[in-house]
Amino acid sequence: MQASNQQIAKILRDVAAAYIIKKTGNVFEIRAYENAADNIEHSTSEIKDLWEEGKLDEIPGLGQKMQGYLDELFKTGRVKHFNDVKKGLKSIFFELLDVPGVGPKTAQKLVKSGVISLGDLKSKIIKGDRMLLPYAFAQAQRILDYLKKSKDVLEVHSLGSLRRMVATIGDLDFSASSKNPQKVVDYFCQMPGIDRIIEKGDTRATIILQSGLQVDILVGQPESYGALLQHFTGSKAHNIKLRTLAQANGLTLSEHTKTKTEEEFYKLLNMDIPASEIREDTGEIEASLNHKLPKLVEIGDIRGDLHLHSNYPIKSPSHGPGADSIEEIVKKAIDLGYEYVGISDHPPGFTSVSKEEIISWVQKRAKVIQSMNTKSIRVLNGLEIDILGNGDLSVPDEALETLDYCIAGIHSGHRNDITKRLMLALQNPHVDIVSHPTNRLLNERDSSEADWEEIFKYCVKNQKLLEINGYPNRLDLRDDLVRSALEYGVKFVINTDAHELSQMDNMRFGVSVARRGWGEDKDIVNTWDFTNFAKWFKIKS
DNA sequence: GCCGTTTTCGGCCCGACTGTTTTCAGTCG
Repeated sequence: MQASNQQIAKILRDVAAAYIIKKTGNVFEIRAYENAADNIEHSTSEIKDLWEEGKLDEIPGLGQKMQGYLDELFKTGRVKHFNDVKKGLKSIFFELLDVPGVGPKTAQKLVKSGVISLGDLKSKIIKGDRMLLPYAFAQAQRILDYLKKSKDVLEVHSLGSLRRMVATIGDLDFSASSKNPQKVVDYFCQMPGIDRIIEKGDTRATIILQSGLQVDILVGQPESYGALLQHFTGSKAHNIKLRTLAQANGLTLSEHTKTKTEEEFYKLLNMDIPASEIREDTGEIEASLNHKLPKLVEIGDIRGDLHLHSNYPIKSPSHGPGADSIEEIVKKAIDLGYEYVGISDHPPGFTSVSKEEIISWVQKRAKVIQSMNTKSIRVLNGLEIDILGNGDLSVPDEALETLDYCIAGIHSGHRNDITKRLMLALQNPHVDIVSHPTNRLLNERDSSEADWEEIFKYCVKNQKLLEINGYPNRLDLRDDLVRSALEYGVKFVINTDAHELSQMDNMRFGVSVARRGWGEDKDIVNTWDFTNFAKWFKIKS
């Protein structure tokens, strides 16, 4: 059977809800189902794939019994035990659980009263795409600007998944420090553009903007603002682990714990403070306790951008060219403080342009790029070429060997033979980098499936790089795959894939992906000074 | 039902807001 993580999570939550209504099973057993559902929903691997590979153990909260149920589910499409537990409950009961604010008890009450029709139910379920990270940033900035204008606000921050720099954001979370929390909540609820107020209390509120965006605020006193920041940054799993740990040490931690800073909060547990990007309960708590946190790469470490598209003239471009000239791109790179910058246009389409024409186009363009070099920046000659359906490249070797570096990427046939094609492309000695390796487009196209382990091993052995692409709807290689790749020793380059000058500022989002993958500067070749960088690419200086 | 540096038995995160059952259960993050 086909089953997404979300569908499986829903199946487990339904069982938990049935237990609650039938008053069978204890509260902790129910919590175990909900916990398993949470972990499955947040897993970056497909549970079905893990099951096929016998790796269900990788998901926390799945014990022997739960794994047995999932085994039955995938093999037969049903689980007898689940059906027994759910027996006697109407299907509308389970649909009602998807309505915000409706849990098992309320749903059962509504079913019994018989006043609910499926029609009004569906209209209450808000289900939109999640926001891309840069869009969420821009929205958050406007709200921050508004909140800062209140004289009652001492400090204000955007938290939640935005502060953790997750690739897509569901709602926006803010914290504020104030001596008069109630006044700040009132002020927040008067923000222009509000459609409705969902919840409003002494210290917190939830609103929906006319755009449909949900915004939460949590306000606290300055003396416990550190705990508030920590609490509302999450993730939920990270917080639960911390509080469980606190409990074992005879402490009770919450957003009210008297700590002015997050450092103080973590200090209570003798922990170093983990960067917000890695607070996902994937080992950062243990690393914090053992004082072994990674020193994550920072935006200031970046010394160049290698994936940039210019408007250099081209006959029959294979893909969309950039909007700005090479000269303008170089100037922007200097403004960004880069030591080197690489122009990587798409080559002419090989189906309509002869091999000889492609070679002479590459040669002519090389001279233009060469002429851009100045004392303040090194300008490099690259291309982003296609990996074709059979694994061949769209540009002949005679042209590739004249480049400083070559990026190869799949731009068609995103479902076919990915492993084989990537491996064939990597075997070409001129190919240095695989661009946007999984080819996902957020909210549009899922990651391609491939044998990443095989690809990672090959990259390490043969000095090949994977790209972390900072384009807003790519953020590819994904953070979780970055982390696994780093365990094999893979090196990366973080690029923006900018098609216009302003997109060169997206580097910070590429860096955040690397950080979420626990990447350090040593792992990212474009944090290296030009001497070391050039050595890797065998570029003559 | 899960899990392990006090434990293979005996625990399991914490607190705010809503609505109504005026003292708390249900839901959420």
